[in-house]
Amino acid sequence: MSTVSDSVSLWLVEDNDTFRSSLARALEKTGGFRCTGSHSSCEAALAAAPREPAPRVILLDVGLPGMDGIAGLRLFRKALPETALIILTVFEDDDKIFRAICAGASGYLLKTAPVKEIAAAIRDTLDGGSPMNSRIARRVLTMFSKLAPEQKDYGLTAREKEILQHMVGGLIKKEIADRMGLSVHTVNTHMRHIYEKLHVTTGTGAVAKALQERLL
Amino acid sequence: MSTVSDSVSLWLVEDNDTFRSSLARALEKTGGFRCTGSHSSCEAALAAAPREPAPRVILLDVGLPGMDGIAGLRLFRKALPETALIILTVFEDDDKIFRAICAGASGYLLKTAPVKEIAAAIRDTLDGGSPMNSRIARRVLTMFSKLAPEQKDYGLTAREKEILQHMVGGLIKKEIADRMGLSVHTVNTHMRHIYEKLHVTTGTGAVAKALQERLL
DNA sequence: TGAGGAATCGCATCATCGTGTGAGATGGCG
DNA sequence: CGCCATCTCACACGATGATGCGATTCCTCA
Repeated sequence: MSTVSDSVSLWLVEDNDTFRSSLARALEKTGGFRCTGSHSSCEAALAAAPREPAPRVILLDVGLPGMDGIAGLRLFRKALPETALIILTVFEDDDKIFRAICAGASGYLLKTAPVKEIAAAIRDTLDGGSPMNSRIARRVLTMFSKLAPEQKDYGLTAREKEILQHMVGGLIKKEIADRMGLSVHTVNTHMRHIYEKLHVTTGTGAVAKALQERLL
Repeated sequence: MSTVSDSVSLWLVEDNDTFRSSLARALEKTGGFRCTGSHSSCEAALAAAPREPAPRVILLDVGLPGMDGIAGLRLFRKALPETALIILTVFEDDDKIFRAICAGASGYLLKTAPVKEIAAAIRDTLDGGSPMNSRIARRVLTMFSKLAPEQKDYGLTAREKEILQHMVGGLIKKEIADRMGLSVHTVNTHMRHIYEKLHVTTGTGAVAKALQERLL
C-alpha cells in the first residue's frame, strides 16, 4: 500500500473520448490517481512519451483505430520500460488475450468493470500483481493447459535429466563430460539409458521429445 | 448471481484441522455455503467421493501429506467431473502453479486471503470465472510470455523449414531423404544451411533452437 | 545379507554426421 | 542479359555418435 500514499500518475489510451474523460475524472476523484495523459491513439501517446514524464501506469485499449493496441503495447514497453501496462477493453477473445499477454501486458480488465475495481487493479499492479477479470483468467488457464499437456514420466533419473538438459543446450558428449567433470564414457552410458527410456535412437530425437513433452 | 440463491455445496481438503474447520464455519456463516465434506487428505476425500453426493466445489490444498495435491487434482477431475476445483494453498512457486493449472484447476487462491475473498472466488468460479490471486496471476502471465516468445526470423527457406521439421520428428538424414524423395546429399546440403543460419553445429542444437524459439 | 538400481569408467566397431569442395538447374530481379 | 538465391546432387575424410559387452563402486530396500 506504500505505493498508493503519493498519488499515482497514469495515462489513458482509448479512442472513446467520453469514456476516457469520465474514467479519468472518476479515477482522480475516487482513487487518488493523477491522470497526466489522455490520448485517443497509440501513435499520439507514443509521440508524447519522449517529452513528458513517464507515468507509472497506462490503461490501454486494444482495438484502437490506426495502430493495433497490441503492437502499441510492445512499443510502449520499449519507450517506457518502467511503466506498467494494463489492458482495458471490451474484447475477450482468446487471440487478443493471448497476444496481449505475450506482448507483456501486466493486467487485463474489461470495460464493464466498475471504477472501484479498476482503481484496485491499478494498485494491485503496482504491488507486483497482475489483476485479471476472472473470466479472462479462465481463458488464460484453459489456453495454458492446452499449451502444456500432461507430462509423462519416463523414469529418468536426476543425472539423466541433467545430461538431457545439456543436450538441449546444444552440447556434444565431450563438452557435457567436461562441464560435469565426468568421463565421456559415463556420459555415453547415461545417454544410452536416456535413449532407452525415451524410446529414441538419436540425440536429436531425445532433445525433440524432451522439449515437446516438457520433460525438464 | 443466480447460482448463489440456493446454497452451494463444497468440500474442503486440507491437512490443517484448525484452519479447515474454521474456514468451513466462516464460509457457512457468511457466504451461504454448505460444507458437506471435510477431509484431511486427498485419499480420504477420494474414498468418500463415490458414496456421497458430489459437491459443486472443492477447495484443495497442495502440499498435503501423502498424495500430492496436484496428483489428487487429476483424480478428482476423473471422479467428479462436474465439480470445480480451486487450489487454496500457501505455495506460490512457479512449478506448483504451473502444474496445478495444467492439471485443470479452475482457480488458485492463497490461504492468506480473507474469507470474504474466498467466498467471492467460489461464486466467481461457479459463474465461469477463474479467480486468481493477482500475484499468482502475475506469475502465470510471466510464464505464459516465456512459453511464447517473439519468434525471430533466421531467414530459413521453406525447404529448410520442412527439413527442420523432420529433424524435430526425430528422423535421420537418410529417412528424411526418403520421405521427401531427395538424395541424402541434398538433405545434407540443406542441413548445413540450417546450421549456418541458426548458428549451430549439430542437429541436436538445431532442433533445440527450433523448438525453444518456435521456428516452426 | 544379498539383490538390484544408479552412477561411474573402459574398449571396440561400425554407422552417422559435419564439413570442405565442388557443380548443374531453375527462377526472379534489376 | 547477367547476378544471385534456391534447390538439387556428388565425393571424401575425419570427427562424432550409437551400441554391444564388459567392470567397479555405492546405496537402498527387502
